[in-house]
Amino acid sequence: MRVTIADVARVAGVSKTTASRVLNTRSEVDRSTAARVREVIDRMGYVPSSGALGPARESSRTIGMLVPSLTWPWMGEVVQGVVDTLEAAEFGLLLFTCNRGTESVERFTSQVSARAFDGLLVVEPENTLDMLTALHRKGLPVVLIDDRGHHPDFPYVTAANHEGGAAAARHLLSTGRRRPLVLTGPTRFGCVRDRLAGFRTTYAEHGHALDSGLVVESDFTEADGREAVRRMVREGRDFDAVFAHNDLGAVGAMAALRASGLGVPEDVAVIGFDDIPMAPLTEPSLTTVRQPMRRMGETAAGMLLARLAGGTATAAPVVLPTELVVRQSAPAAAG
Amino acid sequence: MRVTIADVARVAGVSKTTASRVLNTRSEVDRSTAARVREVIDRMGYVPSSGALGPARESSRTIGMLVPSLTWPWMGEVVQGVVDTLEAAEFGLLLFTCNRGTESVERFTSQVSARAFDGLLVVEPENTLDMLTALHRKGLPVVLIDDRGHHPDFPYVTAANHEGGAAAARHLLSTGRRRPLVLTGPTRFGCVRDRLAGFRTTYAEHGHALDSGLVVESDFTEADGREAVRRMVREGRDFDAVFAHNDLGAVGAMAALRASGLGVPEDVAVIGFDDIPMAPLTEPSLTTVRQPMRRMGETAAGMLLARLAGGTATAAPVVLPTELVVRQSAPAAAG
DNA sequence: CTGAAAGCGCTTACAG
DNA sequence: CTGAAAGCGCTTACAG
Repeated sequence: MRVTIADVARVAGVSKTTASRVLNTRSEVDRSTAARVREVIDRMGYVPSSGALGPARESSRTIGMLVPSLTWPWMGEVVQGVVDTLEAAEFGLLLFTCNRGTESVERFTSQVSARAFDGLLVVEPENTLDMLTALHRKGLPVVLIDDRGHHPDFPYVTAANHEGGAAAARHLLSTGRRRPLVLTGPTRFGCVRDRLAGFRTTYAEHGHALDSGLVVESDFTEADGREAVRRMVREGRDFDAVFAHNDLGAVGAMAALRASGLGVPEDVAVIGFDDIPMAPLTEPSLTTVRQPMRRMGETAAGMLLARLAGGTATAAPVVLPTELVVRQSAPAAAG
Repeated sequence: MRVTIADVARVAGVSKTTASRVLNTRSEVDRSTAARVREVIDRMGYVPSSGALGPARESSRTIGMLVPSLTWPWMGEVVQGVVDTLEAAEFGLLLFTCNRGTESVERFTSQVSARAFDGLLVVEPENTLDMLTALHRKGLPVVLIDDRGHHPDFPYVTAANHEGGAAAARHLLSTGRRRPLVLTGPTRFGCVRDRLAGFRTTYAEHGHALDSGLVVESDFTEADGREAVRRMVREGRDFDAVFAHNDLGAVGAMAALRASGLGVPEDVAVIGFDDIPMAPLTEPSLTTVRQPMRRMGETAAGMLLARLAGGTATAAPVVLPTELVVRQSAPAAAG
């Protein structure tokens, strides 16, 4: 039989009220009484039953997190950042992926209403915006990570995508690359549009308008990046660099270039975006724009926690800086 | 104000008892009554309060998962497999990493006792065995994934490590490699000892005892694998293949070989273990022994669920088959 | 098929 | 500083 607060009270010779008070470290308990109760608690190995906290409790001390997939190369870092921050604050993490269509979404929604968690962190899966908006309206605190679609209604943390694109452009320009091929991600994503805008603007400012035939949309997979570059080479397109909107796409691009007999970086320099764990391990190692994934997770968790602690409902968005990491696939200008 | 079962009952003109019964789809309710209650539930948007289920409920319909890190290259697959299985069974997943020493472990333990979850899946972090054993004794159902230390007390699911090692050996032998360098993982892990034993036995069976000077322990990181191979080359060791106990180590080995001017696979064939997402993307692509990580997660979750549903307490271990994936770094014998 | 009542483990006014 | 009592939202014998 599980030991309850009634058992503790009985053994310690106090009322449940008093036992409850020392449990919640209320000040109005006599020192020696408190000590005695605490001793009994330790001895009996008593632990409050979270389930039974029931009505009395306001908070589940748990937050939910909804992500499209756990197998994306950078997702582990984000979730690790979230878990670390939450554990330090003594919050648990309930993890969801909505990968089975409408049914998953409904199930997820009911968990929310059931108050299984106090707030929600989300890397937005496709087609969940309506649901998220509804939940948010109902009063569930929500923080978005990597604002994929530009939703001004939600507090969010994201990376400096525009500046990241600009940094990639400056780097390529500084090494004399005038005709970059841009391998974008799906353009419905806000981050993709920002990366492209930063890149395009910077090239334009230097007097080199982007060749629209050299801007191709891809889907963030390695296979599609490879195929797109292979096609461009076969069509005889003239380009001296590739700016891929994610590292996986850049890896695919490098494979296609290698297969076509083109040297990286001699013939074509390649820059990715993300700095996933494999980026430094490719051959040649990949120059890329680093997103601070773990910090994004930590920051988002921190914002949500602050909100739950009574912070303002509409926190300002946080834009974390990106950083150009120069490696072999697009080295710095010689000398 | 949140709508409670009392509200529903009042509006529907029935007792709380009856409302509760239709909620739990008990058979003893009149069809038309049930329909009316259900209509009210829908209209009012009623959802049971999980917290308030309190005493009455036996299960939290949540399981916990404890992992050492979320950023290991194969962890995403395992957790995804777990989440998929759990969501299909309408269970939630509470995720923990014990990465802050004793304090984390204690916090974790108290969550268990508080019945935040009904069972536990674990990829064993270092120094948690005592805690896990204690929890298990207290009646918490536990299933281990990737039995790292050989703990016969727990049900577990693992990959066929011994056979995987043997398969790697057979493949190298079939391509004429007689002097393999073995880059093991930490030998305190059961999986490492099994992989080595399978490899060693197979070589011995073919009349080629492993050179003990060519078996070196590494720590599963890319950097350490690289350094170990670099050192072996510099010392002038003679080997024509590398069998690394994980893919990251194999990637490091390939980098060291390349840096030493040795060709892969011409001079040295390389085989890894795991088949992480980057394995097919390396240059040359990595031949490896595939562990079915996602299926391991699914299987472990399934075992735990079965146990919770009243299955036997001591399920037999499940050993999932590994599969040799032949790519460029150790190609099949010509012809 | 249905409902009044008791109880789950805990907390919180309220009264001393 | 302490305790008896009420109540949180729900379920489950028990009785009709």
